[in-house]
Amino acid sequence: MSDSPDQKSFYITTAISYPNGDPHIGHAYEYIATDAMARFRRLDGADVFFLTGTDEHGQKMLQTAQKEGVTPAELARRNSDRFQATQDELGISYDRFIRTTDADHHAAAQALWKRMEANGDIYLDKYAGWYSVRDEAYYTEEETEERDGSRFSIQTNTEVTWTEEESYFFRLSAYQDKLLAYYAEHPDFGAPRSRFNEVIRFVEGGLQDLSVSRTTFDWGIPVPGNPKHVMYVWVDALTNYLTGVGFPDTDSATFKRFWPADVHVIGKDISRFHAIYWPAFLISAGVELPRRVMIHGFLNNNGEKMSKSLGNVVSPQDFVARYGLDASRFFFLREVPFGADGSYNHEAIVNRMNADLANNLGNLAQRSLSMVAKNLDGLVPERGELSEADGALLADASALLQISRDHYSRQEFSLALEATWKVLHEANAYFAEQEPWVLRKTDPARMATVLWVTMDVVRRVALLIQPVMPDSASALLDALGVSAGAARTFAAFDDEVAAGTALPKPTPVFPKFEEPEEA
RNA sequence: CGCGGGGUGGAGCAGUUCGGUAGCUCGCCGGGCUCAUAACCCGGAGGUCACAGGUUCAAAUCCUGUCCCCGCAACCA
Repeated sequence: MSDSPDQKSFYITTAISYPNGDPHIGHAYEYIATDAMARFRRLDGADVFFLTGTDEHGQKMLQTAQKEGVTPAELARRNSDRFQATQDELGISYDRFIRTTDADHHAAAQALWKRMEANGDIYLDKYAGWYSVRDEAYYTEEETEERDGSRFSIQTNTEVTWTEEESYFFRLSAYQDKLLAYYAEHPDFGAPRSRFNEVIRFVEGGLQDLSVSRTTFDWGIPVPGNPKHVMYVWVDALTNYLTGVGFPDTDSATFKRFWPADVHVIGKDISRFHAIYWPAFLISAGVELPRRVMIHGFLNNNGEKMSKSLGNVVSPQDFVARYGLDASRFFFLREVPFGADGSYNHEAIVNRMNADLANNLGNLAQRSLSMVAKNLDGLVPERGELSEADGALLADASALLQISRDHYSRQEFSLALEATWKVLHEANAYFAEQEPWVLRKTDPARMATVLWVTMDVVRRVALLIQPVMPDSASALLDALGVSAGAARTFAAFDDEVAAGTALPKPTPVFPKFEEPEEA
């Protein structure tokens, strides 16, 4: 992790989604957060590589395909396309959308496997347990019970039989100390701290070797040298982060530039895979470890867990159709402290849209810009000498860049936005106190300065919210006469818009949410 | 002794890692302004920070215990 703005490369990833269903709002949440991070670093001058995609192998995909009467490859292609389309609709600025069925990924996964094997960490043995043919799953002794001379899975009530399957194992047990040492040396490797602590405690409790191949189905990447086996889906899936930057060609320009990854953004359900298995695999393979695993929480629908059986799963499309893309993106990043579980409901969303976007920001822009339009011929005002109040407000606005950098480097989106909105509140108070509508008659030059100061605060805020609300920020910058391109990067944060620049007729950028007419 | 999350003014939340004036949004009451998207600004009421002990000059924050709520088959981030 580095807070330095001159760090030139930045590699960030989402988890790759398992496309045996449709994308829902939880997927969208992870995409949006990761996208905001990527956009922020791009605006701050970093060379960003943003990887996302789909994890298409494994038994469940196979089952779903069989149920639907299509081949797994067809299912994967179709559903993966849906995930990619969703990302496009959400404005996700990924650099590559990887699919684990991609040819280069097969090569990368097999290369990683061979490296781990060469290091002596992979061995062939038998995996034994209570297997339910019906569920196609193994259960532990405690998950089964004896009834009428047969054994059943307690959860699914299906008959299980003692089954032994040949399987390759990864010597995870050998990595306990190495992982714990690594965690100790890199206290920011896992975040938030509470979730990282869970991971550490798990490792301290001892690690067992991990079954890393299957012979019961063939929808996966063949194990090198033994095509009877396909790789366990997590070995396959995690490798995508390497594939994305050119592995196994570790001498390639992209690999040298972007690996190790700066941040893996994942959900709390898969922290174990990313914070334990993945670093162990990489140590074994002699590959550097990612710098940070950022674990986000889950979203609840009005406090209720999202589930298909409750019928409260919201699609990203529905969400965006109702509230708009930028407002949706803003809501999740502002409302939910990243890392914690969050909740959304209509009232909270409307509240954010109206209070934060329409009133605090939109109205501030509108009230200043319409005075410029009406009293200054729509030209960016000439700024006079700055008063103490001007300087104080501008200093607070100016400080927002570094504050945002600090928060973004820790994925604290809600805090970055909170700090930004605090300055907007100050700006509104400043505007009321300066009374430019009075100055219009008493001191037009001073009025021009007050309008200039206000506009400059709005400009800085608009620059900073580009990662969260790209379209709205762009509209706002248009209204402020900030030309596209370099003037919209963070390098131009302390530049000033040239006086005399002609501005378009101001129109509200953030309309209030109006309740649809009840029938 | 299964695991985890949580209990902070009317509602929803932040703050708890690294103890030190209890903060934000909405709502409510009063005032101001009229540039603006009936918006913006100022002030106010309202909280023994679940409970009980402990440590400390000082605890929402650290320690111990108790109570209560939520999630933990599958789908699923």
